[in-house]
Amino acid sequence: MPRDSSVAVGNAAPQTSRSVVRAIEILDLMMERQTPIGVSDVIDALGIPKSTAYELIRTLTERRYIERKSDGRSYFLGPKLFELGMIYSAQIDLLKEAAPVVRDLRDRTGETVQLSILDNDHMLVMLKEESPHPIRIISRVGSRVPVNWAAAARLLVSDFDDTVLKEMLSRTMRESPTGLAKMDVAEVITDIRHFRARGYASELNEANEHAGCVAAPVMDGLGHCVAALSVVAPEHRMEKGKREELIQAVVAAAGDLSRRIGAPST
Amino acid sequence: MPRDSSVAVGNAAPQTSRSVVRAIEILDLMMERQTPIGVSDVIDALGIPKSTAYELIRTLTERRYIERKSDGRSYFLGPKLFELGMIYSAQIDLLKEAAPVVRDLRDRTGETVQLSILDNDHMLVMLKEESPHPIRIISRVGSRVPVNWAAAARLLVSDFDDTVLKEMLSRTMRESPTGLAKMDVAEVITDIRHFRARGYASELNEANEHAGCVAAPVMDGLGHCVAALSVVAPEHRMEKGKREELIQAVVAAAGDLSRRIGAPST
DNA sequence: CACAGGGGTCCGGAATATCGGAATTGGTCG
DNA sequence: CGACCAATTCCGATATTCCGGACCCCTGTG
Repeated sequence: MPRDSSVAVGNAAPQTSRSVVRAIEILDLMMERQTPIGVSDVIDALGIPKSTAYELIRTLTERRYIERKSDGRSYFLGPKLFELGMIYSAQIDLLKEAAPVVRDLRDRTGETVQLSILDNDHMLVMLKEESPHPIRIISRVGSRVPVNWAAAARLLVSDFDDTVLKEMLSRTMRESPTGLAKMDVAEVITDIRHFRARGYASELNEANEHAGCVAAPVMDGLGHCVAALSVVAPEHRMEKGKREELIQAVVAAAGDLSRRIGAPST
Repeated sequence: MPRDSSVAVGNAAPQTSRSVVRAIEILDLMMERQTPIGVSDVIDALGIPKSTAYELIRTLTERRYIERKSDGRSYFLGPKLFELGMIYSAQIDLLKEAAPVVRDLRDRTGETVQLSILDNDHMLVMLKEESPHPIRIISRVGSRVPVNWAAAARLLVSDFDDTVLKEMLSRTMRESPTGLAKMDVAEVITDIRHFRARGYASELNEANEHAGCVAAPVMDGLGHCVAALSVVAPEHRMEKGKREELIQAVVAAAGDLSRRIGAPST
């Protein structure tokens, strides 16, 4: 195939290195499965020829991007990825400022606190401090969730205009595990505008049953929302007065963080 | 080149996917530089032809393994690596058990505590809880240090026999930033045997000036050292009685952790 | 306004990574 | 021990990716 010959059908791959894509697909597969996989899994999940699969896996193994598990016949993500991931996160200077703020807010509220950023068209959880209470945690650091699953995510996308949002949402919205997340584009957009205008976002029983969340936007110097702080708590600790307290606390903490990263201190 | 033709010079690459290796080298380069780099940096650091470099970078960018920074002309490690890294670490079930132990030991001692594992032939820091005191931290989570830089690392390699150690050490030992780390293979091996027999490792002023470290091994059911807990503190908080306290605390915590992951509770 | 320089894309020929299948190894079970 | 199945490596032909260089575009500058 001479690059993008003749008929030029609408395929969206102008020039992309095949084996790199396949290597990445192998990592993606491991990410989905969340458990070690064998070479033959790779072969028939991705349709790569046997010998090629072995070659790719060898290359990745040599560089420690994947590692052979002790059973000798399965592979999983390797330590090099952990190293790289940590360097990525260290590079985000927002995180340096945010770490103490997140801890502090956790201590102040006694609830689980998360800091998330926008990664392309999903929300990515970057930091978390857990509540001392024995409650369920909604998500893991490093997890990536669709916009319609989280209140904080609504804030993160609030800088986009309706056209972009419509396209993005219709492409990325998914049913939440509990089936309670909103699935209507217009409705979600209403949320987004409302939350942004109000200065905080909240949600109850949508992402997880019997749990709620309040979130506030972290703004940079230009007024863009670069991150969101959220507090997650079980239903019974989100009632009346308690809820107001939490809202006030996240908003204050997010404002504090915004100022630290250069927002005007209005 | 027909694979490993003719003369068979001693190069150790039997069959390896070129573009994947190059993609990895790009990530490695970013890891070294620790700062966003431009395409031309890549081109002349790695000697890749221009068009190929662009192709690789595009592929990596599309998959979010790297991201274009806001200046539009430089790239750095992307969020996908963070996701993958977090999945890697979540998969290590040792870490699930270790997290509370590390926190607890930090609270009990008031000093910075780290949990490290062996990654091939280096020590990899997997968890850290910082001391509330305003002291310098030696290393970052995700950092990878040679065996001769850390007391904990000596424990991690203590299962290998002398032959293996000699080879590994002579290959991986490096001068520490402060120039105080031991650089003699035999001496380091003596440390390794000594520390293992004694049940804990310690070091003062070697890795960092005016700071010391005590570490204890975490063992699995077969008596192999699978991880090491270490406490890092400034010199003046490592004297006499205080030091004994710390040793007792790490040893106890490491023993606790060992039992949790299935070591006999002797 | 013309020019230089750097970032980025496009293209055809040529080197080479890929593919299918055969060969080899390794482990399991009767 | 020998037969069987799966996992893994080896190999030569060939389809593909890669290379070098021409080209484009933007910006700054003499």
